[in-house]
Amino acid sequence: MNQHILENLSKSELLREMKPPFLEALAEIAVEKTLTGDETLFMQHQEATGFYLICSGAVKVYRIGGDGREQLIHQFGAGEVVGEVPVFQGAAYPACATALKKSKVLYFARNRFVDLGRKQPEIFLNMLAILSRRLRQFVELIDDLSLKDVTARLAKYLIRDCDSCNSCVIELELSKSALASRIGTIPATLSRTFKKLQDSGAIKVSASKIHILDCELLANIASGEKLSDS
Amino acid sequence: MNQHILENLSKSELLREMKPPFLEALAEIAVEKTLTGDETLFMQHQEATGFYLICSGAVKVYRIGGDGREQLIHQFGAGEVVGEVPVFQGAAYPACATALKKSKVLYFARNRFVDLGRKQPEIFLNMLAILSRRLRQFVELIDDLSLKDVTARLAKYLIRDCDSCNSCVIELELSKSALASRIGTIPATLSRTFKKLQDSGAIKVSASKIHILDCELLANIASGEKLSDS
DNA sequence: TTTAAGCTTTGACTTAAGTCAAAACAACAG
DNA sequence: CTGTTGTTTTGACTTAAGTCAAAGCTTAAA
Repeated sequence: MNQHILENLSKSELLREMKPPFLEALAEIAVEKTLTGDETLFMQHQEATGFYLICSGAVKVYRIGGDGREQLIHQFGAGEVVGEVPVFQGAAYPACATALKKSKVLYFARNRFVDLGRKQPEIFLNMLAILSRRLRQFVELIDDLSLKDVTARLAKYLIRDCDSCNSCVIELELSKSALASRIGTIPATLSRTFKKLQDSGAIKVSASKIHILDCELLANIASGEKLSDS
Repeated sequence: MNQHILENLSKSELLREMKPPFLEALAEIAVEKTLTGDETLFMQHQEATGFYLICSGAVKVYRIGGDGREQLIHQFGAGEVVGEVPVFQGAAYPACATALKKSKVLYFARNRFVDLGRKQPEIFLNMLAILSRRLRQFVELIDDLSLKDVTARLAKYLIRDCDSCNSCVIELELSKSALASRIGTIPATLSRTFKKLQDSGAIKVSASKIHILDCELLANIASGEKLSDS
């Protein structure tokens, strides 16, 4: 019955990482809504009664200034969550949100969400785990963006979960363009960087499978060692 | 009685944002520990039984590879939290943590923390709010670092708290070199960027006083508008 | 099979911003 | 005032990485 909702949940970058039983519990309280273009999800100053996961379409979040002009803050697309901060905080929405085109969203009512957490605090715990892990990654990425070059960042990404496994194979779970933006660059550059790493002998790329040939070398590159062009 | 612990809690970048009653509840379950240099907080693969807030001192987090060599992941200092991700997740610590010098920490046992959340789910909710807000900010910063140039980042920094105040004066509270690293660049570049903004007519720089001459222009620059060299 | 719609890769070009080193400008102690 | 030390600014040079556009590859649909 909520198979369909479950599917949409697992498209969300954040929620997909939840343990399956909790994901199902969340699916139970989600309500699917279809928005026409220009339909408003919430207005600023209004009490935050629930948050939204965008399944398809796009939503703009904006503030209306004292002078009446609307200042765009951000646009959100499929898989992104909108309005959760004020909901968690029990505050008013700090901005407005309006669909930019026909969109499908899942609505999570604050009271149902809170009830769920009351019954199963592990759900909140699971979400805390996801958010804090993500936060960690971001702090690290911010450091790396200003201190390290693309080559080092890619090497670091590849080495992440492969501890000193010589010649293991990594199956990329992100598309190359998604990976590019994940490590803060663009597809074109990523492609060249893969080739650079391959030329250095550290890895071998076959489509979405990356063979780690020299883990130690890769680790050195990840920590900033420059590679000479031979 | 736990006044002292409370004080330490509010030194934490993250926890200080919690609502006071929840902060007190957290203080109740915290245990203060003093670590000698070289004392180990936890080892990798060990079940995660609790997390730590560092009050003073420093802690290194590192992994021991198959070959026995220790690979430093990160160093943490006062106000930072260590080990919370595996605790929230109910998993094993993915790395080891050892004090680098005499340090004071607050220890939060997993079971006491979970019990607390069971009794008062609002605490978890409050933490969720903090984490997701922080996540938002970081996403923004990451975007800015990869999409915006130094000029836009500086403009954004200057405009930060001055909403539509025409011709106001900002007194820089950071030294120029500190400001440079804050916005992810180096002093030399910052200096040239200040001049660029000044030439555009948006600001006027006199030592550490920045006069905002054209707030709207500055806002446009902050949101990415390129300025022509005249 | 052909067509179309997405990704990914390549090539040629541009540029923002980093490096390094020297000069200018403080600020302050002797 | 003069020398010392630290920060900020300039100049000349280099380079990593972005832009734009075209060409290859996949995958799935017609």
